[in-house]
Amino acid sequence: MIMEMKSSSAVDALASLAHENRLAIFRLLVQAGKAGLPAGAIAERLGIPNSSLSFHLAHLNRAGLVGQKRQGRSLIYTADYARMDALVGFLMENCCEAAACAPAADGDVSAPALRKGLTT
Amino acid sequence: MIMEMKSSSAVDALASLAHENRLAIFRLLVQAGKAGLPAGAIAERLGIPNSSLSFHLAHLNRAGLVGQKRQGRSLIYTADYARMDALVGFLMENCCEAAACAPAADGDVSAPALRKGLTT
DNA sequence: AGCTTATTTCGATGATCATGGAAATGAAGT
DNA sequence: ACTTCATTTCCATGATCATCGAAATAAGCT
Repeated sequence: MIMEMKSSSAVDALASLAHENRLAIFRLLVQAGKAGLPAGAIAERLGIPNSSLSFHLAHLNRAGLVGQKRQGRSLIYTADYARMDALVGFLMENCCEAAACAPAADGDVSAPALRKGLTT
Repeated sequence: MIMEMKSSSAVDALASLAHENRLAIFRLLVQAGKAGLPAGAIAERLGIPNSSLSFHLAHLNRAGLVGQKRQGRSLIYTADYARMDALVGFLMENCCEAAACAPAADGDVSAPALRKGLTT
């Protein structure tokens, strides 16, 4: 079962993604998979000063979008996919109760397909 | 085909959703379907003063998440599902290139399913 | 034209957020 | 205990954002 989400925690998650650097960090972690990446590697890959990076990682972590685990002297960060799914599910909750919602062209995979994939 | 998205426009979209009132507005419009809702109905349903609502609707509109059309003397707002899909697709782009990304429990529909549904 | 209703713009105020260097903390290893 | 390396906290500054009443705009109706 997918975790329920309160509106305020969805706002926190969205706010944490609504920043150029944090979005880049999150996407990098999504691509890195469950192995994740140490803070230092992220700083180097994205060219962000350590103190700023730490601030942003803490932000994403507080919002629940990234996890943290220690390995040797490094802190490894990972994207939290379940949380991401919960967020998207929350956004699309009760999609189109009134009518069909796909103004999409044929062949497009749009909101209805998305909802099906996530909430069933 | 799903629209490509630049990082900066994804940030705009996320920032526009990262606010309690705007998130409520967007979700209400998602539920309203393609018929949408006039500004006045939104204000009444959510108890937001007109001037504030107008500010938030403009914000969402600038970010491309809601559309606007006139009908009589009312302005009807609608959620843009395609834009939403593009945003989610952008977040999950190249998900887990390094390894499997589902730490999810059996039965959960997680990121990999999401990606499949969106990008193929 | 004049009236009514729906919605937006203006504007000032208070609040929150991002930055990055320098110093502090934490964990290993010798 | 000491050194080293990785990361975080502190702090002051500048910048951006949210609020909502009142006035302005825009559209339709008679």
